[in-house]
Amino acid sequence: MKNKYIPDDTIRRLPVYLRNLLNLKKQEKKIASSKEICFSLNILPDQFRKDISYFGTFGKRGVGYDVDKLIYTLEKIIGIDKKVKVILVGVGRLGSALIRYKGFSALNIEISYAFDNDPKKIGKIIEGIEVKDIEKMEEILKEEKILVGIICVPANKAQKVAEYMVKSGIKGVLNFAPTTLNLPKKIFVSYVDMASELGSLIFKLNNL
Amino acid sequence: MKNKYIPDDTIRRLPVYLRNLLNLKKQEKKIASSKEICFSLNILPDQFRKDISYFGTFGKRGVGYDVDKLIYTLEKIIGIDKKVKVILVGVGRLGSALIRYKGFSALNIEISYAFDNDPKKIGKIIEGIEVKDIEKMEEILKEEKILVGIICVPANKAQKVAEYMVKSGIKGVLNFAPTTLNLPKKIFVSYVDMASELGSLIFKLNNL
DNA sequence: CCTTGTGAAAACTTTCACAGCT
DNA sequence: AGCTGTGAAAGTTTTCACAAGG
Repeated sequence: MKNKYIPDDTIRRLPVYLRNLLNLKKQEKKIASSKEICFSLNILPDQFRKDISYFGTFGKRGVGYDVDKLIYTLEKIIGIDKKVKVILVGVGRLGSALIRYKGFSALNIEISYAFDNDPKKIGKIIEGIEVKDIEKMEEILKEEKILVGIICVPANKAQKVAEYMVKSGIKGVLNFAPTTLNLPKKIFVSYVDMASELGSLIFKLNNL
Repeated sequence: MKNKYIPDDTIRRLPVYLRNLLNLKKQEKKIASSKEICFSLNILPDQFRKDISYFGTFGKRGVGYDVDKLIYTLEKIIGIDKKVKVILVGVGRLGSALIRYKGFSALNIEISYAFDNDPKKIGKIIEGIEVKDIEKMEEILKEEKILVGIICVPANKAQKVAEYMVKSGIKGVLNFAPTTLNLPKKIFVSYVDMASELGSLIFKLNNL
């Protein structure tokens, strides 16, 4: 089950399953079938069972899945069973909004450091985090091992910031800037491309 | 070429190609090959040619593509050759950041109305847009035909807001709330799920 | 000799369907 | 009887490879 090839779409569904399971737990559900886990997610129960089967067998035939156990299992699989610290660069409007975004903490993810190069922003406290000079990144990451960085700078500065992150020890980048990054291929890069998303939606509206 | 089945991933690449072509145009490039169009995008030229071939033939063999013409073609295909107006609901930190987000205007997309139900926010002007009472949505959309809505409210309110949007005439929804929406299937829904994206990235870091 | 456009092959993902356990 | 786990089939997307045109 480990080292087997895992489809990218499977990976992207894991946090979605987890979020729904946390909801089920809040509703005091102890046992849930694949059908219940997928209810309202627009994912077939078969897909969930296939997805989870890449990692082992966690259900009971004829019964379903233990909600608490599956939550723990998914957190463990994703790697968020303990708090995960990340950094953010670019404390503009979007960056500030992300620092305070509750969706991250629900998945045990915390933005621990925020950086900018604008003297007007450096030193400001946002949601309990002091905005630091971007020049200090490498030094800070030498002290504390953090592997993930979020980029919220304008598109024309994103590549340079990304390279500096990699130089500072970052291994995974979530890029909100509307541009493609070119980094060593051992570095994982994900994109949140809000304008393209909206563009695709408009296309579908017009054509499908 | 029309009515042929078009892969979803093709659709999601169209705005990316367009953005790169706009960059090439800014660099005064008149003709570009598929290789140049894909340079630094991490997309193979073959993929671009296949993608664009769903819509017709726009290049010259042995030469390449006329940059201006291809920009116009892509804008036309996506449906953003004229300004597209959209609405946004939920003027919290993320919603406010989106109202001011430059990435949308680069694709000819404009957030024309912003709504909230919080009396403290209603009436505020953000980037030249007055925040309106959400109750006014249906009335406003009766006057002006707008097809796309952006949801930036908390997860537990997203479904209700989405249903109200559909009732008001919205046909496509971009959902930033970390929850799945259940709407009539003629309605197009896209998701920007920032926390899941970060979760998937952390998974890859730990496992691949 | 360069680059496009496109069938065909390869690769990948989802859905099916059913054996197996409770 | 009910639900999981999983090979096999179906469906989809990407990559290949090459004919055709500048």
